[in-house]
Amino acid sequence: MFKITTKQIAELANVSRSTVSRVINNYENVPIETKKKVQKIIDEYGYTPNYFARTLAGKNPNIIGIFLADINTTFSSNDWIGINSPYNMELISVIVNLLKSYNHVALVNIITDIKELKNLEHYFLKRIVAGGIFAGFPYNISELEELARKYNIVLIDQMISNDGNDNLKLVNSDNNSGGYIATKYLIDKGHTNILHIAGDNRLSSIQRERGYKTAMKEFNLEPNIIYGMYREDIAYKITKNYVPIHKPSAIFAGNDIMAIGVIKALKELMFRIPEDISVMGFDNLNLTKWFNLDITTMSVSIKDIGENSVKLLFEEKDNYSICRANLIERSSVAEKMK
Amino acid sequence: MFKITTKQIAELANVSRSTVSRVINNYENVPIETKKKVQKIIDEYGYTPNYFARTLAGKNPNIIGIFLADINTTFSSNDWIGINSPYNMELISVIVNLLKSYNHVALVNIITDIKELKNLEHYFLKRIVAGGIFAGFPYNISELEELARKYNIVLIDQMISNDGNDNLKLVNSDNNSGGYIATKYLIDKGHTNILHIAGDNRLSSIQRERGYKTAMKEFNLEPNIIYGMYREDIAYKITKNYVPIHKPSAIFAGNDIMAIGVIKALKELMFRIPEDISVMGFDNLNLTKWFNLDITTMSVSIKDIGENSVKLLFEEKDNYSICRANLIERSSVAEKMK
DNA sequence: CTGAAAGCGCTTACAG
DNA sequence: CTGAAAGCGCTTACAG
Repeated sequence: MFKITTKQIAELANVSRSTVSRVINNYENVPIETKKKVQKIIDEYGYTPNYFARTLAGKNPNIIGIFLADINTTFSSNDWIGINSPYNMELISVIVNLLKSYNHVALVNIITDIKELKNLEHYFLKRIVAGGIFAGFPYNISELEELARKYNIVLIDQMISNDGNDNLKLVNSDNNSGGYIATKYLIDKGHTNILHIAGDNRLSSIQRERGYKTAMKEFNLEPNIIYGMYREDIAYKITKNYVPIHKPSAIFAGNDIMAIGVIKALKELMFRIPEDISVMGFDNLNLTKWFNLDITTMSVSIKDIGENSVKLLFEEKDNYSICRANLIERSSVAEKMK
Repeated sequence: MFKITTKQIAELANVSRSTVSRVINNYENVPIETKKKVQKIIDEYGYTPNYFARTLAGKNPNIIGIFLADINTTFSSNDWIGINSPYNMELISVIVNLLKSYNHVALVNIITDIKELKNLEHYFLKRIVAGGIFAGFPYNISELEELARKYNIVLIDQMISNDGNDNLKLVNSDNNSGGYIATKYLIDKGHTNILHIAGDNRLSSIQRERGYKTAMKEFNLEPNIIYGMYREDIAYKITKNYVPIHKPSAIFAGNDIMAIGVIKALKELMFRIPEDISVMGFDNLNLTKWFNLDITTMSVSIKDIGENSVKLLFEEKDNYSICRANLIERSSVAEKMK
């Protein structure tokens, strides 16, 4: 393998560089004979076109930017794992692999300060990337929204009202219906006194909470909500304080990490799960199984999110996609005892 | 922000494009006056050079390729998290952030089949990337070694004997001394009957095992090794079967995931940790703390690995770096009772 | 110190 | 169907 250009391929094949280019780009108007002859030389020498030259000459770049926020807006604790969550890695992995089938590669950027957004425009303006996928950003960032309206950008879990007549591309998790399904499931099992330990002011949390409220209201049950900040230790404390007094028969934790704290506390309080009290999580963290914590939970497939993002990037027809959360029935929820 | 080129900057500043280029690239031979004048226009219009043009014209690309293997060589189980481990995300995060300070960005590739390595050369040959970092690959892949000898590539945890006179760039974890330190620590606590649950045939495992053996030998203790395949469930079974019969006073698990299985089994066997039996892990997984598992363990800082990789990529002087594992004292190890 | 010109390796109207 | 030529937006010897 060495450096070889269209010029040399052209000479070897006795055609012009134009024709070589046509073969490379699979244009219609070149006879099968010529095509074969040129392709043979290309294969023989293992020629691949120079990426920078073809992009400069006007071809679309085959790079997609993945922009992940690592901005600690909500927490200040040591529990903040931010960017290092397995979630992000799975997302990258899904996207990168899918991009392969579109002959694209991924440029990964990690944004630690919202101000950096201003310097990102050149990636799109100068066509360094053909498109972008943004994930993990706080809400109501006008710079982000502006960028997304101008270029080929997909926003993941960035709930902007999409009125349909703009070209914003959005991929969202359906946390709302997820919260509803989780709560309804508990109600169907006969539970009426259900505590919801919600997360914080992030939209995912607000929506899960809304789903909970909708379901409770539907069945004329009184909602009880306490905020656990998506933290294991806070959920633990809440459980310790709340449960002995109010005796709920089920707890719906806003995420699995809090469910872990809930379970820890319940065990210390000598409650059996699910016989004495049912626990519902959200997220389907795969690490819970390592600990024999068979938590019934809600799962939004990251694969779905990644796949929908890539599709939206390349396909014109849609510009919005919502990924439903599915109930994962395990053994932390049971029928309420009479 | 709109499309603007050197040509227009040149006109606006009343100089030639050559001079504009000299200012952009911070060349010496341009008087401060001219420099200021040109820079002002550049700032005013928010001009940034076209990346493809400057690379095509001979400038080094400012992209570094990160190539992560997602090749399931050892396992076939559902426990295989492969690429999705938090380890990889932390590595990417460290590298990307460090790259920023060198004005470089990261192109992330995930290799699912070793054959793909053959098609990777064009990244380097065509200078799409200025260098590469490879992690997670199996050993003795000749294609990888060949590539690494030809281009600016850093291999992470890819133990090739580096005889010093070639230009292979290697960053390794010191699993050997890590295994030794862990074992020595147990011995210093008075333990003599120490079981080592090793991983598999990966080098990290072999080296941790070697460190264990060295320490045991040094103190004339008999080594006992069983292979747990780095899996939680297997370590669990081993503990269940082995401990009641052979009554070790300490178990050194080859990684934290196995230590979790060990602890689960010990609890079921009604052993107290660390009063009855001490448990030592390896890796310092941050998730263990969520479960009140205060495992004493060994930690190789991923930050070190990432930082050393980036340094090796950009600096000429060194071509080898080894990252030591540090003892993280927590509460799963105690003095042996007399 | 500075500009005109060549060149990097492609693609694509244009003309035939 | 195919080639000559212009152009993408830079950088860099070269000459002055």
